Amino acid sequence: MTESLPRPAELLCFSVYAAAHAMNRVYKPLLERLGLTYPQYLVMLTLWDEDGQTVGQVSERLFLESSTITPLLKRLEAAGLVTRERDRTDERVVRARLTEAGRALREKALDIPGCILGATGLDLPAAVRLRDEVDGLRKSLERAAD
Amino acid sequence: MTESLPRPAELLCFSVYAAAHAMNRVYKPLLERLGLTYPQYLVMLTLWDEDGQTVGQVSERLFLESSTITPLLKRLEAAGLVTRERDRTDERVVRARLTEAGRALREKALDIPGCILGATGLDLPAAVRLRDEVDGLRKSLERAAD
DNA sequence: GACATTTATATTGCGCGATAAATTATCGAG
DNA sequence: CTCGATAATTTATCGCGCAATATAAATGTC
Repeated sequence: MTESLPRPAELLCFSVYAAAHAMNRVYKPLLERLGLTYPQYLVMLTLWDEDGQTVGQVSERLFLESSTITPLLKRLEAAGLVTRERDRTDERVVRARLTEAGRALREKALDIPGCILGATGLDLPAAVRLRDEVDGLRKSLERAAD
Repeated sequence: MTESLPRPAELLCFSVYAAAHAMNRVYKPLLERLGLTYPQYLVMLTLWDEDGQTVGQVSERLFLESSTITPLLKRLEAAGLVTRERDRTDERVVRARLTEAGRALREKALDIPGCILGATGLDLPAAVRLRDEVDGLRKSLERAAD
């Protein structure tokens, strides 16, 4: 007998994978005006929330390895949006700071969350609820990955 | 006054983005045994479901551009899992067919969906419900992206 | 029927993201 | 001071994803 395997469309993992792409496609034209990619936008949001964070803090907040964040920050540095310098009191640590241009860019980003919410077709409470549910999924997966 | 921007963790888009990564990390060790990446696994699932599909059909099912699928299929061809040949009756079209090794690999993949479901911490009905919800999100986003 | 235009399909060219593994450098405990 | 732990970078890989492009078929035009 032949045991069955699901089609991609039947899988939860695939719906998440496909939704992430769809999200990216909605973001793309919005972020192009800022000269940012989506991961770069996430880094900027992180720094707009709290400037001067270390590489480790940024990677922790975004659930990515520091070896992913370093090149991201370098591109943002090359774009003139952040600077990277070693912490004086602990020379192991590198802190990312917004430049004037980096702070200024914030204004141009203010309307993006509203645009995205509109694109989701959800009202705010529904979006928050779904976010928390997907976040719970991530937490379970992270526990399982260890 | 300073208008506010959310932290990444507050955003639905970020929960989806992070969940996709977490999913990938759970899949990775399982798929390594098959010598596949996650997108390659999706292509194989598609062909296991229906062999001999065209590049266009595969891309449509996975919501990706054909320019993403072509190199994916080439890698699977290089791995000896599929063949690619032009349709005789319509020379624009390329069809992907499983090799014997490609069909055989299916057996080794049978237990993966169960492993993943386990890692989600959800029971089947809950997983299906969440899948449909995330799928609805994707649909809304696709409508908005046009 | 021949030629041009539009439509459908797939491939090429390019850059970014993501990670693992190895390296460098610094800190803190004893 | 030494050694283990911590932090970030470098290295090395490489796959993905798409825009732009090329090719083939279908359709329209005279």
